[in-house]
This record gives sequence, structure tokens and C-alpha cells, in this order.
Amino acid sequence: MTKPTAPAVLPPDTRTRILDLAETLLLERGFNAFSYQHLARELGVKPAAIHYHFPSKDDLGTALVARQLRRLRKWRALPRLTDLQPAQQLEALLAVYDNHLGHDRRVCQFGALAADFRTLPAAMQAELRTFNRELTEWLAEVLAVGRATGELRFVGSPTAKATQVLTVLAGALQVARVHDDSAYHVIVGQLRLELWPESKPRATAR
Amino acid sequence: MTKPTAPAVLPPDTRTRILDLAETLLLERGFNAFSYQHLARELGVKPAAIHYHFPSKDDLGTALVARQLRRLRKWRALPRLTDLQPAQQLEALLAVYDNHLGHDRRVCQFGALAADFRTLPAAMQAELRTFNRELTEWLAEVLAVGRATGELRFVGSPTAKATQVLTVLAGALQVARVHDDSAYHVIVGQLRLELWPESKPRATAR
DNA sequence: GTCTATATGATGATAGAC
DNA sequence: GTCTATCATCATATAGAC
Repeated sequence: MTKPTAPAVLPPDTRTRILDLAETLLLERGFNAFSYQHLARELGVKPAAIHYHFPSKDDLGTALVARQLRRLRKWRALPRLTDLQPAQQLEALLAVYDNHLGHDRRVCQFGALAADFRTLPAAMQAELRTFNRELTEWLAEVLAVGRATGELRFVGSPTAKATQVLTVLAGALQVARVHDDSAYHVIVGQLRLELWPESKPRATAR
Repeated sequence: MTKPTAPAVLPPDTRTRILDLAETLLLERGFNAFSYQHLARELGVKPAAIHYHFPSKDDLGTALVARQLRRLRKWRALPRLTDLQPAQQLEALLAVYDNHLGHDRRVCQFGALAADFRTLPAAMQAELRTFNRELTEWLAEVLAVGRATGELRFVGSPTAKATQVLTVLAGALQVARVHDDSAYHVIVGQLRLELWPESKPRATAR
């Protein structure tokens, strides 16, 4: 989604640098596949320096998901998003996932955490559930209005379709990692084909 | 490599017991979240005993995926499957995923390994790719014939739809883990609604 | 051939220096 | 307030006993 808090010009503080790197490692390798040592080495500090900012790895993980939730709430309230028509809002969502693909095929946060979910701290689990719920509710509303205006097409309830679409998107990024970008484009292309009435494939972004 | 002598009635040998337990842990906690210690404790042996059967964790992981690939090849050749109509073959596939849900909400092997994919040994990666490719090819053929006979409905190419459907199924099991069974049923119910022409939801299995 | 005692290094975390 | 030296524990893996 959007970028961190800093005025976008100053170098990020240590805490933010840790979060950014941890996020990269989480989305590229998985939560149980990176350690404070990895973070420390890359940042040029000692592992214990990270324990100062995030006493335990659980704290770090929870902070990561909490930040992502804050970003979601900010994103869906942006005027440049809320001003759009439903079909364009859906496009904006797809663009977010396309963007993950361009960043070393990062999976989304849900896709990174779902498999290891039971090994995660309770606070992290709760934040992730909230994130999913709010994103699904947002998309369900977009789909409902989009179908009403004739911009989008689908059968069934908007909530069910929203849940399914988000599942496809998260899964498509995982498939891209295991196979290649083209697999992602095949899956998302199929999604576009089904959702837009006048086959307006628009190809895939970028 | 294959199962030794045991006539499928005797208690499984140690190697098989290790594989079975490792599979459970993989599908319930993730590959990087279980250790030889976990396996050993549960099996009542020392960690090094497992190193005898599987010298490294890489070997164990590769054996796991290789076994699953052998199972797939056996499954799709079963007469009781090949004798079915396409729509019923698709039902049989859905039943496999429904079955995962009933086993402590295990994710499928792809869903368990995708996020951590880059941390996996090369042999394991290769086996998983082959597994996905063969399963997708099988489903694409089922979908193609099913549409030709009018049993199933979808737009786009059978291969694209097969890739998308498998992504939805893998993702739905992940969603079930993070939320609950009902989320899985919502996603798969939506899939049924879309694939079967005369809305023949048949609800969800079991 | 099968498994136990043991080594080596990484991991998450603490107590204390600056 | 911020970070470094150090720790206890757990990880994977080897060498050797039975």
C-alpha cells in the first residue's frame, strides 16, 4: 500500500528500518525463516539492538501486521481511491497485487502468514484476522455497487465473491513464487475475464 | 523409496511413521516450524534416529513431496475416478480438499510450502512444481471435457480456469485456518455456483 | 542395519556498558 | 535512551555403540 510514516524525505529511523527489512524478509522467506541475526547483519547492528526496539520476535511480528492494518485503513480512505468508480477501485486493488509481483514476487501478508498461522503469537493472529475482515468488507461493498451499476458481473453474494477474489489474489502471488510471473497473469487474467462484462481484459498492469 | 513390505495392515515401519508425522506437522504448522526434536519426541526416539532414515531435513522434505506426487499419479489413474463423468471427477477433487478441512484444517501441500518456497531445498522445489503441473493438466482436461458435454460452465481456457480453481482451493484451506470452516465453505460454495450451470450447489460435502 | 551419546553452531533473549 | 557482550536453549548433523 502506501509508504511509512516519515516525511518521505528523511532517512527512516532505526525502528522503521527494522520494520521495513523484517517486512521484506517476511514476504520473501516466511516468518519462521528469518531471525534477529539476519536483521542485525543486514542493518549493521548487533541482534540485541533489535531486541531493544522489539523485545521479542512476537512483538516485531505483531507490529508488522498492525502497521499493515493501519496502511489498509489509510489506503481505502484516500480521496484518489474513494473518488473512483467501483470497477476502477477494483483495478486499484489489483494494481496493489501486481506491484507485489514486481517486488521480487513478494506474496501478500496473508499469503506469507497463513501456513504458519498456528505458530504465530495470538496478537498477530488477531491483527491478521481483522485485516482480512476489513479488506473483505471493503471489497464486498465495491463489488455490490459495481454490479448494481453494471460495471462488474458475478453471481452469488458480494461477500462470498469478495472472499473468493481475495483468496485468488493471495494464491496467485504464491503460485508466481513457485512457478513464474506468467502463472500469476493467467490466474488474474481469468479473474478479469469473469468480472468485467464486456471482456475488457486491459491485460495486466505495467 | 516405496513403501517396504508391510501389507497395509501391519503397523507402519519407522520410516513411514516418520513420514506420516512429518506430513502432519508440515500441513499443520509449516516446514520451518517443526524440527527433528519434535518428530523424535512424538515418536519416542532420539533425534539422531531420524537422521538415520533421513540424513538431512532436506531429504525428509523431498521425500514428503515425492510421496505426494506418487499419490497423485496413483489417484488420478484409479478406475473409480476415471470411470466418472467430468463433473463428478471435479466433485472428487473437491472432496479431497473438504477432507483436509476435516483433518484439523490441514492446508494442502502447496499451501503449506508456497510462502517458504525460497527456503526449501532445490529438489523439494522441483518436486512441488511437477506436482502442480501434473495436477493442473489433469484438471484442465476434466474442465475441457466437462464444458464440452455441458456439465460444467466457465469462460476462458481450460488451463487458465484449472490454474485458478486450484489456487482458490489451496487458498480456501488457508483461509479456513486463519478464520473458520465457514469461510472455506463460502469460497468453495461460490466456486460451485459458478462452475455448475443449473445452480446445483449440492452444498458442501460431509 | 538401527539407534544413542555427543558436537557444533544458530536462535531468541538478558543484563549491563556507553 | 540506545546498543554491545554474553547466555541458555534449541537446531541440525556426526561419529560411534549395539
